[in-house]
Amino acid sequence: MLDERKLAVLRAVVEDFVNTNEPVGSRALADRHPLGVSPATIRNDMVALEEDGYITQPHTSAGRVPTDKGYRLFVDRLSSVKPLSAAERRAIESFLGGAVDLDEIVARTVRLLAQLTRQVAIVQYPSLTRSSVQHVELVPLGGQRIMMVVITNTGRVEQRVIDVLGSVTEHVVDDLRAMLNRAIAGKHLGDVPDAVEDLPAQVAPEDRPVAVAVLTVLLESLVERHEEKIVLAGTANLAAVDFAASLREVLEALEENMVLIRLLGEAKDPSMLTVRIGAENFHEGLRSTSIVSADYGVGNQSLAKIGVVGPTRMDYPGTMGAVRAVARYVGQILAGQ
Amino acid sequence: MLDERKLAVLRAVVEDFVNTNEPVGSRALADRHPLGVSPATIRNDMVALEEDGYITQPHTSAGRVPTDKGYRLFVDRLSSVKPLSAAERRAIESFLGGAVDLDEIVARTVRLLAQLTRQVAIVQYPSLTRSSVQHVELVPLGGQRIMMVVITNTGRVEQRVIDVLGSVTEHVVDDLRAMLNRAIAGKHLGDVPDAVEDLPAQVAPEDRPVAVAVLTVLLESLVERHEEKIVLAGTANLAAVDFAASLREVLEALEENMVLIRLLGEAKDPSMLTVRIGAENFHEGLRSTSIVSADYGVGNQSLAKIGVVGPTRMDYPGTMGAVRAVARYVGQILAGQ
DNA sequence: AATTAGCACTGAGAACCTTGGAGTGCCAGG
DNA sequence: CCTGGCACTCCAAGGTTCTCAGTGCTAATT
Repeated sequence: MLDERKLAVLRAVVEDFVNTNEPVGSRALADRHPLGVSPATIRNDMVALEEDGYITQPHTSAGRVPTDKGYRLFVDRLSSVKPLSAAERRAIESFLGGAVDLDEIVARTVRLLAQLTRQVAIVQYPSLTRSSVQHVELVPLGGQRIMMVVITNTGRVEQRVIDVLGSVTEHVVDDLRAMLNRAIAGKHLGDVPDAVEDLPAQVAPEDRPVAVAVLTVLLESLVERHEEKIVLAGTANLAAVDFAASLREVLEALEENMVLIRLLGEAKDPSMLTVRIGAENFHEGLRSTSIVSADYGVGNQSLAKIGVVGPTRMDYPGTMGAVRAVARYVGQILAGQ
Repeated sequence: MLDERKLAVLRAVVEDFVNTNEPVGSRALADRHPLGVSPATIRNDMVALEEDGYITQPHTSAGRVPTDKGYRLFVDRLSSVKPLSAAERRAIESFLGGAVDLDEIVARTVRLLAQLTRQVAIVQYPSLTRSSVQHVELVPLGGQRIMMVVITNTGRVEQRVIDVLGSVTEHVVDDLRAMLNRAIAGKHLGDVPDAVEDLPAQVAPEDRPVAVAVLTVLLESLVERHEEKIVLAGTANLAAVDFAASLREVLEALEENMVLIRLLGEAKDPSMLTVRIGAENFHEGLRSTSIVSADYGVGNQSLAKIGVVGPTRMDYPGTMGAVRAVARYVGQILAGQ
C-alpha cells in the first residue's frame, strides 16, 4: 500500500510544512528533496496518501498539509529523536547546576525547556506519594499551635500549622517527634497511614488529643492531590503561532492544572517519550496542539512528568530530543541532591 | 481651563470607550450621557480636550479616544474606587479561607484576582527580608549532610541542604540548633547577620567547621533576592484584548520576573493603590498596558505586592476595587495564620 | 506497468474601485 | 455661549477583476 517512496514523500511534506507553515505543492517538493522523480509522479503519490488520510488539502488547488494521522506516522516510523548539540548539553548542565533547592530546580528546568524548544514547557513537581519520608519536624509555635514540616527524599517540603486544644508542652512535642520519626522515617508516603495507625495508643492518655490532632493533619496533607503542583513557562512562544482554535482557548487550557495533569498522562519508565498529536488530546481547546512528554525520576522510579506543548506542526525530532535530555538531567540532579 | 462640563465629557469618553472599545463620537455621547447639551457643544469641548492632550483622534472623521494623560486625569480626579458587591466579598472569603499553607494562599489569591478582574493577576510572595525568624530547624541527613529549614512568621519556609566536610553527630546538630534558635528566633531577617556573627566562637573548636558551613548557607539564603518569587494567573484574558503592541511582547514581559518586580514598584503602606498607565511603565512591551497594584501585609507592615495588568482601556474603578479588597483579605489571612 | 510532459481547470487572495455613513469643523442664527 | 445646518473627510465594507500556484487528467514515453 505505502511503498518506500510514498513514505519519503510524506516525510518531505511534514518537514517542509513544519519549516514553512504553508501547504506544500508537488513542484516545491521535487525541488527541495532528492526524490528522483518528477512532480507528476509525486502528485500521484499524494493522491494515494490523501486517500489514506495522511495528508489533506485546505482547498482545491492548494498544496497538501499533513493530518494528525500523518504526523502520527511520521513520529512513529519516519523520524528519530534528534540528539542535542554539545553546546545545548553544556547549556543544560550549567543552567541546572546552579539550583539550590527544589523550587529552583523546577523553575529553572521549565524555563530551560521553554527556551530550548521555543514552545510552552510544563514541569510537574516530584510526586509526593511516590517518594518517602526523610524526616518529620514538629515545632511548638507557642500558644496552642504546632508547626509540622515533612521533608521527603526528593527534596520536597510540606508544612502545616496545627491547632491543638489545650496547651502544648515542649516535652510532649519532643516525644511525639521522636515517636513519629521512628515510625515513618524512610517509609513510602503511601505506607504512612498504616504505620501511624497504632501510635495514639502508645502515648499517655492526657497527651492523646495532641497526638491525634497532629496525625490527622499529617494524613490529610498526604492524601491531598499533590500531583497538582505544576509550573509553566514560555507562553509567549504561543503568540508566534497562529492557532486554528483561538489562542485564548489554548491559554485557558494551559491554566487549568487538572487538564495539564491529564495531558501528561500516566506514569511510565523514566525518559520514555510520549507524543500526543492534535485530537489525540481529549481536551477541546488543544485540538490543534501536540504534547511531547517524558517521565523523570531517579533510577527506574518515575517521580513526575515534564512536557512541551506546541502546535501540531512542530519539529518533533528536535522537541523530543530536548524533552528527553532535560528529563534525564533533572533525574540526575535529583539523585545527586 | 477645564470647566466642570469638559471634565464630565472626558469622563464620559473614558467610560464609553472602555465599554465599547470604539472611538466615541459626539452624538453617541449626547445620547448615552445626560450632559444636557447638544452634540455640537460637545464637539467644541472635545476640541479643547484634544488641544490639552487628554483625548485624540485615530484619524480625521473618527470619534475620540482617551490618551494616557486622559486616563491619568480620569483615575486621579474623575473616578472613585468601586467597592465590591456583597457576593464578590463572600466569594473572596470562601475562596481564600480554605487555603492550608502559604503556597496555597498565594496560588488561590492570584487566581481569584484574575477571575475577579478578568485580567492578568500578579502576586508576589511575602518578602523574606521584612519578616522575622520563627524557628530554625537542622536535620542530619546521614553522611555529611544537614538539611536546614528556616520558618518565618509569614509562613514562608526556606530549605537548604548543607554539605559539611567530616561527619556530623546528632549531638553537634542539637547543640547548634539550640544555639541558633536562641540567637535569632524572633529577629528580623535583616538583623540575622549581626546576631550570628560571634556564634562560631562559642562552639568547640572541633565543631567549628560544621558551624561555619551552616551559617554560611544560612546567610546566603537570606541575602539572595527572594523578592523574585512571583506568581501569575489569567494570561488567557490577554487573548481577548487586541494590543497595539504585539501580544507576544506583553507575554514576554510578563514572564520576566525582574520586569514584574520593578513594575510593582516600591513598597508603601498596605492597601495603598498605585496605578501606572501606558507609557508610565518603563518597559517597552508594556506601553499599551496599565498596572494597578497594592501592598499587602499585616498591620502597617507591607510584606509584598499584588497587582493586575490589563490594557490601558481597562475598568479602573472596578479593578482598583478588586485589587484593594483582595490585598486586604490576604493581609487578614496572613495575620490570622 | 510505471513515469512523465502537457494542458485545461480551480479557487484563494491580492489589487482595485465604489459606496455608505459616522463623524468632524465651521458658520450663522438664536 | 449654545445649537442646527452643512460641506467635507476618510475608514470600512462590499464587489469585481486578475493572477497564479497547484491540481487532476490524458496521452505519450520508457
